Amino acid sequence: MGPRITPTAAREVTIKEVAARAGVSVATVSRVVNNKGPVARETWQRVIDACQALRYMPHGAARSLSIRRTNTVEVLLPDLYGEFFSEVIRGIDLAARRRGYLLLVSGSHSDWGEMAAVLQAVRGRVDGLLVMSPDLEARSLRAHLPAGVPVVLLNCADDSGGYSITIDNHGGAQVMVRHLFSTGRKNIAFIAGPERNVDAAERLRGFREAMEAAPGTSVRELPGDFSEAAGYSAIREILESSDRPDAVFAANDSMAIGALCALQEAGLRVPADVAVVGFDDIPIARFVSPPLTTVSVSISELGRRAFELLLEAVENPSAPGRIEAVPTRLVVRESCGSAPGPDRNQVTRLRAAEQPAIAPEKEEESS
Amino acid sequence: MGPRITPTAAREVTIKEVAARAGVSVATVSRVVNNKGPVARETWQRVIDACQALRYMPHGAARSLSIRRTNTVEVLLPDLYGEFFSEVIRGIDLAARRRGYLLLVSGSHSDWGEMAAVLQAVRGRVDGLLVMSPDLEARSLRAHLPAGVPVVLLNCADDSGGYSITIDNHGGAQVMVRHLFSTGRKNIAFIAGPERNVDAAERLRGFREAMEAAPGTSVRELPGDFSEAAGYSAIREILESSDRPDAVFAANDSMAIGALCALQEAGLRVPADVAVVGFDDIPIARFVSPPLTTVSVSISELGRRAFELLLEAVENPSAPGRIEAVPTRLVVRESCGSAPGPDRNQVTRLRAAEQPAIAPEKEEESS
DNA sequence: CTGTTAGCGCTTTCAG
DNA sequence: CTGAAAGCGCTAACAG
Repeated sequence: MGPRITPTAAREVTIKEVAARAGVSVATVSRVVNNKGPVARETWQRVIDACQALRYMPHGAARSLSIRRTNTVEVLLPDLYGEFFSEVIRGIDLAARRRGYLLLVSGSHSDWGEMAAVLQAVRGRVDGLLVMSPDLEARSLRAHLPAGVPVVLLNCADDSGGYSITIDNHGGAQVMVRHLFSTGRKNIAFIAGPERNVDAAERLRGFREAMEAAPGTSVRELPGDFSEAAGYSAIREILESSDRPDAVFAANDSMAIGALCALQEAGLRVPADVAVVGFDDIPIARFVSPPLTTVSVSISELGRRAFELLLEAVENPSAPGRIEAVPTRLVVRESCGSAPGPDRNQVTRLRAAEQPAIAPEKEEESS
Repeated sequence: MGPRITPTAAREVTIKEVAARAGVSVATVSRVVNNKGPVARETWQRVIDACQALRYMPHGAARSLSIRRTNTVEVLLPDLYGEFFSEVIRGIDLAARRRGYLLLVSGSHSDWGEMAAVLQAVRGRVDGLLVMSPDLEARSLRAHLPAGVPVVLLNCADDSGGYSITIDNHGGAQVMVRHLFSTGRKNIAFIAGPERNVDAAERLRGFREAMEAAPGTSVRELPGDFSEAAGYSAIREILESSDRPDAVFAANDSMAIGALCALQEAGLRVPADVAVVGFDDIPIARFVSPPLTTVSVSISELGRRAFELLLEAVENPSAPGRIEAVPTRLVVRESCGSAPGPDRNQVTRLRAAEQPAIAPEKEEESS
């Protein structure tokens, strides 16, 4: 019966109750909670006390409705499966947290209908959209996005000049091929990614161009879908044929790891018999054996930059839009034999990849 | 100047405008949009048309405020890094999507303050909380959670009888040890997880108990933190000492993979010289070489069940709460040598792990 | 069947 | 410096 509040008060406390307890109006409570507007020191203290006593927390939806701002962004990914997406989200989360934003995430499962459903559901819930849709068919994607909501596209085949961010897939693939050349490999098999995927297409293009530029080389292309299983089966197929490549370039690390697995299962030595290289530099790449030579993408950085770009778009809705590319970096580890050349740790764009706020990398690549 | 709507209408269209265009009241529009309440066929059609013409989408915050329901749940994880969390989120997302829920995700970075900040921010934004906080110190966690909001705890050292879900870590570890015995290993090194982590503690406990129960065995425990790097350094330490174990049991797969890497780097053969086994069965476990024997946890299933549990709590706020354990399953692959015994694919609890809605597993473990 | 109206919890002029 | 009141966009009685 004392003034003590029951600790498990099921009902949520509103600004009105705080006002009542502090003996002020709701306007004043609002002022101190958001500390804006002038409030007398003494009143201010009374309000603070009331808030604490009541364990008051502002109601998000109500606040959003009123100020027309949610401090939330939607992250729409094709899938939530695996280290790549995990890293992207982590990068976004890091940046968002710093700016006080919340993240609504969902995997669209590359399904057009599900994607539309999510897009439907988020109006009035988010200030902007981060959409990753590497499907080539998605050229018209922007047309289907809700109008008037800032959007940043990640890894999209973008057309219209909105905000958008991509990976330098083409350059990265070329650098990798040249590196393989420099270690003396000439007969290179490429395990491709999904046919309709932009990143995959660009990597393939980079591979082809670099190969064509070199005389006396031999090319082979296998289909794949970015999964470990695909890398695994690609190798099985290669092993059945007569001519064995001296290097395998997988369009992403997951497939490279699947390839590694199949190769070793078949009793082949990597890199002695055949080199294996990947693309992405997912966290686990340095911990497979042999450690994987790959094109490092700084995936979390991709996420971080995408978020910053979105914020720019949110705060500046009339801006023309901007397209950024995050650079890639060749990372030489053991899976491709040692490189005598000078081209390791080569950056493919002007700017060096900034390190993410948190560097998960405990081991340094051999320099 | 025609009746055509400008396609890039920046301003958002409200229910009022739809009502005006359809020549009805907002109430009627609301009725058809949520299709509840009686509406004449003809009116209904007019409203539908108006909605489409205007590309109307209901405003989430306004709706939530009114119906006191957000159809959103918060997922608070210690971190967003790596395949484990990625899988948990995927499992939750799958279930949430099916029920029409949105997911607010954030990584707390095990930081108490950040966690509180997020918890603050979500009132009025979510219907419930999914909190994973494996830190042992978090016993009192529940006390700090916002009152009156349904919560399901994942992998927590739970005390008070709320809703909560855990992994059968203890049982899984015991089964694994017995399996190692059955392949003739006696001298087993255990790479532990973070000291204050519940899962890690339970796995360690299971390991110890199983070891103590067996005569003539030799135990060794190394510290670790669930990262690949930790597994790697644990092995380096082992290699410096004189007696070499014939098996290494890492408290999770990431460390097992790090261990694999260090072992092979040192020229040791797995499993010929030393067996390596892990815990979790993250997707990549079957694609390292040799493929990793591990305790499979069906991580996405953990997420799925957690979500279902939360829904139960949301729809039934006065329920007493319930604690579930998801079973584990021994998965024998090559990293521990072949097992002659009958105990492969052993389920540690009564119920077999139901398969997740989407089975990412392309390859079957040897039976 | 359909319209009016009173909120949902908070912010923000505008007066005092 | 503080309070009253008008919304924010939508839903839900309650009348008609």
